[in-house]
Amino acid sequence: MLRMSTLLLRTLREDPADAEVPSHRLLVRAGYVRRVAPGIYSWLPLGVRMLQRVSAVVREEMDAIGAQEVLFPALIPREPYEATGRWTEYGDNLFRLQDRRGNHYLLGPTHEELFTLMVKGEYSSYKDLPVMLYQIQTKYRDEARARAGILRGREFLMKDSYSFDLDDDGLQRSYDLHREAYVRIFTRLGMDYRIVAAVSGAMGGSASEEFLAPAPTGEDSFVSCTSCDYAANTEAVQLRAAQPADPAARPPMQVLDTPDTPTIDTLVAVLAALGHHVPAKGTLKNVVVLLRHPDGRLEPLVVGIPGDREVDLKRLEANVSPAQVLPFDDFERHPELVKGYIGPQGLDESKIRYVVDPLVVRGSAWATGANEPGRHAVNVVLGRDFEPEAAVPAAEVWAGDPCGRCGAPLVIGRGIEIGHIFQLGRKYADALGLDVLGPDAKPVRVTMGSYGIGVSRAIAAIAEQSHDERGLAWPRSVAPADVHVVGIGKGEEKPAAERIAEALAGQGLTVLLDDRPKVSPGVAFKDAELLGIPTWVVVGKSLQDGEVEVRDRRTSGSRRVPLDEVVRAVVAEVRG
RNA sequence: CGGGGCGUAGCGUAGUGGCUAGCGCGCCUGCUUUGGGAGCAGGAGAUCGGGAGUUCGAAUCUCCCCGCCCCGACCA
Repeated sequence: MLRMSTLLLRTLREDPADAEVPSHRLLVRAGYVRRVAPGIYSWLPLGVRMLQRVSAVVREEMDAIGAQEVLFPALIPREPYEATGRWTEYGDNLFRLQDRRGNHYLLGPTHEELFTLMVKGEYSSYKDLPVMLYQIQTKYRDEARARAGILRGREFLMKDSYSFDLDDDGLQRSYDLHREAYVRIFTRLGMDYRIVAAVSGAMGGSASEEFLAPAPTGEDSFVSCTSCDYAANTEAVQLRAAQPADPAARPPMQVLDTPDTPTIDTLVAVLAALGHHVPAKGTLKNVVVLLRHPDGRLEPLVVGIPGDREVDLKRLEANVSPAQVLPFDDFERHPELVKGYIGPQGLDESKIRYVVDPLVVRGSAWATGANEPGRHAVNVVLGRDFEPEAAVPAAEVWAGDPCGRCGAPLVIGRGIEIGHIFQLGRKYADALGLDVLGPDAKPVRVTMGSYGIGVSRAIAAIAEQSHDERGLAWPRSVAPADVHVVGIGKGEEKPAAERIAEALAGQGLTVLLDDRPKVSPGVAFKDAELLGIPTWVVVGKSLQDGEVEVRDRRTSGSRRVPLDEVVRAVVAEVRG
């Protein structure tokens, strides 16, 4: 039983000034967490109970698919991360430190390396596989901008697991097991969530899906189809593109004088005046960005997209990963890039790389820059007048764009990434030499999957989805207590509340009892609503009729129950 | 990295050169009150983010630093 008279809990009447999003505001106000430093939070007793309850659900479901729990240090020497290249690849997001002897360490952002090395160290036979390992552990990422309280912190609690298999079929089985376990976990946590296709990254190239909790405060945007069940992170969306055409069937390319047309709008107007009625979406906009490769090398990249769209930098970056995308403004050092008049034709003769968004298809004709100031070209045809190096999704995605699978309009929503499952393949096994001996006594390179759930973030995501203007309203499976008992009055009410609380605790329920002396009814009610325990029992003036009230936090419904039936009624409700 | 806003008690805030830095919440003591953030009385709690400067006098003006919050990062 949790007694509010002694519980380390102080609720705030007013919103903290630095909190913007609902989960941050309410978790602080209701006394679940306190900020220690940017992106770093302490958890008070009620918050800790929630971490434990969410962790317990995760553990049960991970154990149920045969995964084994281990625990690695958060403080890790540099060498394994050096071996996989992530010491540099992770960039500034890695917390690095040195010991007194000057040796380099990091605080683990994820633990692929150590899991791989553990399997390598302990196992050496195909008979040992498959194996799935997981841990629930504090992770560290030096976020450029920690924000939104618990949603994006620099320290957070995460379940990460890894599967080790002999072949692709085995990996697929491990992946599917995790996917099913995640479905059970998020369902049990009472969350609204979507499974969306994610970007697999440049090198892995295998399957990856994210579990997103729809919420207006989410940082990820995703599309879902209004007709079929396709859903994808915006970064990973495949749109239905136009049919390729025969490049030779187009009218010849023509270069026109188009002075003072630095933007798409001005270009469309000037072309119309010249008799070429090209809509904005028929122009080809060529955006220059700067790629920073993991080895630090910088390289300009030109991306062609339809002129009515903007470049979605996050989407582009996800599709050129592990390179980073930076703004490009060094036109002086690249005279071949004529600012405002860049065209793809002839660009391939310079050493500058050119790619297009998949919306730009073979045989399509475009109005675009002519690579000289004040001039544009029309009927510039892909496959005849220029040849991009690759198609890289980079254009922003719009609501109503056609689904890549069925062509129906897509809708766009925002969500919080609460889980990610990923077929890693052999990247880490290659880097760290993870082999087992096969039945033929020859070494077999192991293939891996990695799977994450943000435990602390899940609590914030649930708060985003489960609150109202009065406070939090937790699902039963994660609430810090099963029932909140309040006694109102100066007669028999409080002793009666105490007895009911004892009886409920005796039935195995976790009871939060408001036994604070001298709290007014208003305070007790406001706090109960703020804290968000799903069921509460009010022992008040109806006690003289031998009844108490049982209330539901979510529906605000209330019913009177005879004193001698309270325990049974509440137990039924909680277990129901 | 760029732009904007901000830093005064545990929380929310007032105070633009002049008396002992004010108020609300919370906290402590006493009395009253007990179905929707109670009332009265008395109290504790602040190096005004830090440093330097200007001034007879600085929370207030100047400079530097630190920190926080929000937005942005490409327009070809």
